[in-house]
Amino acid sequence: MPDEMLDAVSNRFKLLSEPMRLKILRALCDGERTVQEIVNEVSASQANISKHLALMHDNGVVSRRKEGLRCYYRITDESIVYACFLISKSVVENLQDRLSWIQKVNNMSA
Amino acid sequence: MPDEMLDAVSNRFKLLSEPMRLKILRALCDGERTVQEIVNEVSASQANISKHLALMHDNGVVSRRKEGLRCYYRITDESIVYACFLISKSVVENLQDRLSWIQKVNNMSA
DNA sequence: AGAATATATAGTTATTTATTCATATTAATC
DNA sequence: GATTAATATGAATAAATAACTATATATTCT
Repeated sequence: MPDEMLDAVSNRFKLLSEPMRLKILRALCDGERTVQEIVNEVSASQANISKHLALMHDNGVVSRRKEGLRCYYRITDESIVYACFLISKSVVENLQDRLSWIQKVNNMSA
Repeated sequence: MPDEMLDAVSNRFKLLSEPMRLKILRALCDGERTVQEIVNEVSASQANISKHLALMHDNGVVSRRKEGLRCYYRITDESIVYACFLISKSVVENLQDRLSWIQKVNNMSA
């Protein structure tokens, strides 16, 4: 994989590296939501949510549809959700490995 | 998924959100490498590479094995590589979508 | 022991960016 | 047209961190 591609990939990872944005994506998992609905579900300021949504929209992670005053956001590509799932699985396994290691050490000293 | 888990996941994404670290992981894709080998393959200072490796090691992304003066690093869990692949696929598709959109607009104005 | 090599760490700087507050824009209602 | 509601944006601030320089810590060899 060439360097420019790595930059693009790292950029995408960076988008997913903020807890607030992951919370927003979690709120969008079941389908589209208005900004206000997201603000309510995630507890954060409207300005903050709006900026995160704008950033994710600029990067194509999220799509939007305006309807009167409301703006409905949705996840553009479900594969992102799957990637989150993969990573979380990896993180959990990682934690479990370390935990079992600690327990092994504890048993040795007991 | 609870908030604490989201924090852990975002932290893992953050690790993958630096081009330099992705380059290091790319260098480790074919198997373990010494720090020097990585420094040579990725062009960066030894101190820089060492810090990135330490960070990834602290987070369990990478494992190490000392042999005399050398220290061999390797990817702990291959699923990370797969996640990178997934994300890159998503990024590429995204770019293609936008490109075709732009071309459509160009054709309309032509 | 001392020199040489491989790797790690401390301190510093510069840059990025998440958040907040205030305000602007856009659309609906009276 | 004025008012209200939903969302977006600009400026300012604070926190995180990547990269650099210099130095420290092993480890091997003579």
